[in-house]
Amino acid sequence: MVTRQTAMHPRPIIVWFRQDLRLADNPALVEALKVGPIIPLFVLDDVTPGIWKPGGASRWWLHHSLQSLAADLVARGSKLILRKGTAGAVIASVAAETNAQAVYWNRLYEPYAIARDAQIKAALAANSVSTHSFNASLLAEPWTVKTGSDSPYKVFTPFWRSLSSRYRNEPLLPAPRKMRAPSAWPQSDAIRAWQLLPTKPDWTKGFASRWRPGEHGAHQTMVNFLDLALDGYAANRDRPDMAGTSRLSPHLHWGEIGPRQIWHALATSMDRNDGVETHATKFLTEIGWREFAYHLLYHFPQMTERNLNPAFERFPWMDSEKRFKAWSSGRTGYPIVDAGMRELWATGYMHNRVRMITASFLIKHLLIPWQHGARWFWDTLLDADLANNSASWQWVAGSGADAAPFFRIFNPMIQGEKFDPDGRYVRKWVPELAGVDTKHIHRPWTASNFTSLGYHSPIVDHVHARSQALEAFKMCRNTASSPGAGGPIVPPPTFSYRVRER
DNA sequence: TGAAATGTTGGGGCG
DNA sequence: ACGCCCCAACATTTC
Repeated sequence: MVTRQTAMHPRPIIVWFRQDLRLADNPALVEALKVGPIIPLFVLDDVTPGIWKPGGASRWWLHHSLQSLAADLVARGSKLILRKGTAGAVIASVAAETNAQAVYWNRLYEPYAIARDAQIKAALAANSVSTHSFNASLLAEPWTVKTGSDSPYKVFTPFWRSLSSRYRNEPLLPAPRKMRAPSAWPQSDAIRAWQLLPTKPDWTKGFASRWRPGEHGAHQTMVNFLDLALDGYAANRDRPDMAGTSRLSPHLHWGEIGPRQIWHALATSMDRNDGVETHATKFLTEIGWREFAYHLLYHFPQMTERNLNPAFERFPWMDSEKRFKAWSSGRTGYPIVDAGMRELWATGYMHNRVRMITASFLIKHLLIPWQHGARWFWDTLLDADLANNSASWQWVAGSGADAAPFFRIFNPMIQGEKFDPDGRYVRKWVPELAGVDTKHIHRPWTASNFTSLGYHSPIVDHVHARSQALEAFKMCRNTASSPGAGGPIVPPPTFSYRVRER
């Protein structure tokens, strides 16, 4: 389709929003606005082959985040166009409908997205529509961080040393105040029609009071963290009974705030406040782990399904639906594990320390493949993020890059006593145990009134499970390994995970 | 960003 | 005063 281009009707530019649902420090948006009127577009793509479509909890977040972004665009004289379908087909269609001259976007790093976007770029080029992509979600592009021997880092510390010493904290891009609108808007879906919110049952009732999706919520969360929790972060971050973490993860996943903005905020905080360096540095290290996860996923795209260490492809897993259900529904009989799984279900979130404990329990006490846990988290976490989720599960399993060794098996009683010393976290999420005294709270079966509590006995014995896991580990270690080399794909579970429809 | 088993050390009670 | 035992506290090693 060719239309005459005039000063009155310049050809618009499509700004394709994906996981960059913000106006501030958004390079694709800013660059597009320099060239012409823009058509902000979001595509709900559940159908491109290989796609990890947003899980149940993530869709709740997306619904609200899109509403927030749409309102912010309207306030600036623009509008958010919503379309559903295969992204390639939708983009081509909107470009044709609007006679767009170009499509601008910020890059994604998931393997399916990289492949899809490359195809879209080629298809648009064939129709004389140019494409321009930018970095909005990483401190450094994964292909720019290399070891001295020009290979990707496989160990976190040298990776982070290299990246952070090179990173320059440059000025951020301000949010545009006004946005040029096209002469006509293309059709848009109503967000309600996408049915991103669950109805029967609505299991998100506990979400809205705890979360505020959208760019404003992200900014407020950042400010709250700097004001209330940064001082003390290094120690308090490990305490699920305290508000010691940033809770920025879902905002980061959807790009309502980016790591450059976080770096900038912490650098400013360090300039203004004495004594926060160690805490700020510690927090930035966590941003570094996110960066490392993206780096790994880019260089080892198979890691969402396959063990990075191929020795684990021979691990003798036990595929027990009954045990998986006990874990996922918070009925293992180990208080800290059950508290975490119930917090996840009720709020769409789980404290990081408890994620490690629950993941270790699924993998090492129950011997269920980490991929199954990763799928559950993908569906239930508001901050579900393919890179972080895959890298973190492999880290706990011991199959990943720079991972915890498999024999590092968390003892759920000791972890509870160390990090929830008063049992406040457990009592909050496992009300059956509210009346148990602190001495017995993490091993309730030792309490004299245990049988009257209505709380189940442990589904596995810790000592036995531990030695069994170590036995199983012996069966697969010492295999010659190069990351990503051959071996069978872990078989799919023999049972399904229709999590949100119990 | 473990836990458990095993080894070492040193203070105190006691014959 | 001394050796012996106990054991807590810490250190090392093993999984």
